[in-house]
Amino acid sequence: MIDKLEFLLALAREKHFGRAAEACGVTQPTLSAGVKQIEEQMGVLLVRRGSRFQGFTPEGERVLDWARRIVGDTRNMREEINSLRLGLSGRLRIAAIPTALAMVAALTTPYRERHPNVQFTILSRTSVEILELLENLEIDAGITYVENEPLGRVSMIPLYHEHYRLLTSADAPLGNRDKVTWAEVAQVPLCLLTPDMQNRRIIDRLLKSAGGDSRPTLESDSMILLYSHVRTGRWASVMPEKIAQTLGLTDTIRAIPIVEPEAVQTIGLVVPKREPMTPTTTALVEVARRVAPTLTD
Amino acid sequence: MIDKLEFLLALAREKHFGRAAEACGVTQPTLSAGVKQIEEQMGVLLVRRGSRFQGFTPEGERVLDWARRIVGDTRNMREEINSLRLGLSGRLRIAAIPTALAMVAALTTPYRERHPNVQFTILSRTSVEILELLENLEIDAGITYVENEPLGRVSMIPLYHEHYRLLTSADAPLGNRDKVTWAEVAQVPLCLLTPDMQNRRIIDRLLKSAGGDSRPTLESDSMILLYSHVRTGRWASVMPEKIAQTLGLTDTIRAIPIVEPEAVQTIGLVVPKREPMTPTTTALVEVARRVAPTLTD
DNA sequence: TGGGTTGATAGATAAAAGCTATCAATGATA
DNA sequence: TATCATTGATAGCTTTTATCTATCAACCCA
Repeated sequence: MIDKLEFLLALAREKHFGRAAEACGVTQPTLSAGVKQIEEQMGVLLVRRGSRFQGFTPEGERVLDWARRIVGDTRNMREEINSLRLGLSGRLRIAAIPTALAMVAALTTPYRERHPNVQFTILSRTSVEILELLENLEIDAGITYVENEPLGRVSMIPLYHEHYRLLTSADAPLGNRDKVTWAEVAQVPLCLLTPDMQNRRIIDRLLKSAGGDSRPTLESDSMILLYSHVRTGRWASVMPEKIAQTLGLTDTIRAIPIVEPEAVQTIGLVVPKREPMTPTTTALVEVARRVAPTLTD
Repeated sequence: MIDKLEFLLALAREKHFGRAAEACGVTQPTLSAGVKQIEEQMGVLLVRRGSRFQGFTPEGERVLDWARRIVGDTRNMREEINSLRLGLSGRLRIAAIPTALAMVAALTTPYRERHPNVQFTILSRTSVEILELLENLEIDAGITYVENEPLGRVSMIPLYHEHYRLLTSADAPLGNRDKVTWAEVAQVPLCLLTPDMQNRRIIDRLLKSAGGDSRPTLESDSMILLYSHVRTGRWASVMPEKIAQTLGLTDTIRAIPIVEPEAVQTIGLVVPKREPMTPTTTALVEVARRVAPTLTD
């Protein structure tokens, strides 16, 4: 029964019988039969079909909601019992927005000191994707903007604030300044994240409200790529302070505070709101609460 | 998998492999194999055995806790989907303390007007048993004293207050009074509920604090039996006002308020604290909230 | 020590779940 | 409009799992 519910979850993720089957490690007919069996047990069609997957019926959506809960609880049970036997172990799956990637180590390092047998998988995702992954039980926790409304299904632990800096060569225009305004930044050709990233949308908004418009010369979904361009001395970017520090500032590359307005975004840990949480997630929340005061400025 | 978890729940209820198997509608070897299979999947012994059932290991207790949640959610899912198809239907299982039995009709009657396809099973149980039945998913709701600490796992909706009355023949001693004290009641031979009932323990406490002691001439777990004795005119009893009214007062039988102190107990509806509740339970809570103001005095 | 109780084990059988191969329906493309 | 690719359903077969009956070993109590 629980396996069949997992079929349903995979189908919701993949929106495709064949790929969902592959994700579950079974063949397509097996998955089809499993879905049909749940439908028979419930006495209602759950999936709208028509020679291809067309989404779920209203009843299907409700079943999906329950399935997420039931499957999630089953996994949590397994993990809790394993932890009782072996101490904290297993794999903690975390997704973070790119600008927060550098801060993840502030959580994983103290975590690992306490619980050396836990392994990590850390993904770089957009804030929207992170919430989806949490919903679909594909990650245990996310690190993202806490202003993204909590949806009621997740708990948020604030971690630190993003302060924006103009990253630029010292001998470029503005390169010798102690601080710059958003209006000034809007005049410079920039390397920024792609528009699907919330960070980019925040910066766009700030540039626009300062009277400029956002036409970055270069877009990427990788902070490394942006930074490597800045390092050439020929490009500039806008980045949160922390990640700029982590990537390292040289004599020639400066991170200049941007004011008017002094924009701040809060970044936090996001975990599914479900009691009880898995032991590994509980431990992560503990670490987050412990280190958060040391990160805030 | 879920079936196996049901085996475990049955075993926790029955504390006996054979009876648990019977309750699940399978043979004893099947249940034994099912339990063993979960133990293998978890990699831990869950049941302490030794030629007979000896309880659960600590890991077993944790698995039981999860199993209750998972099995409960699965049933709730089924019921919710059924309700979407057929409107509100199914069976609502309620257990009430004996002194509240007469008040159940105040819930079931308006409920049935709105949702005529829901059937009821109503059990008379002690307050302790009601909480156990709720834990074990054997009832959907209870009606009991709300002072019984909520345990965090249940929600309580206050319904009405129990006021105590001396039920006695008009020509018996005290029979002509407008009110009596607990100290006076303590002098009269009484028919009371058995000591496993909280109502009895409450009355015992009141009698004792008034300086009397509680040596009822007759004990029973049935309010009908108590009342039928009072009706003979030769016995007296202490009952909540509402049930006395329901059983009917004749010219010869009076219900006399008992004062010093004027004791009041709050009775309420108790449902599992789990979101979302089943549609039938949700409807019951709605009815309870609606009728409660009309019951309170 | 013997009878009754309890849960485990063995062996047989029935039920299910899964796979491969194939088909029908749909949609896109030339 | 004819052709081809995609997608999910279906059929038939095999393997695996679940369950039953019958029996056994351990234990308890008298």
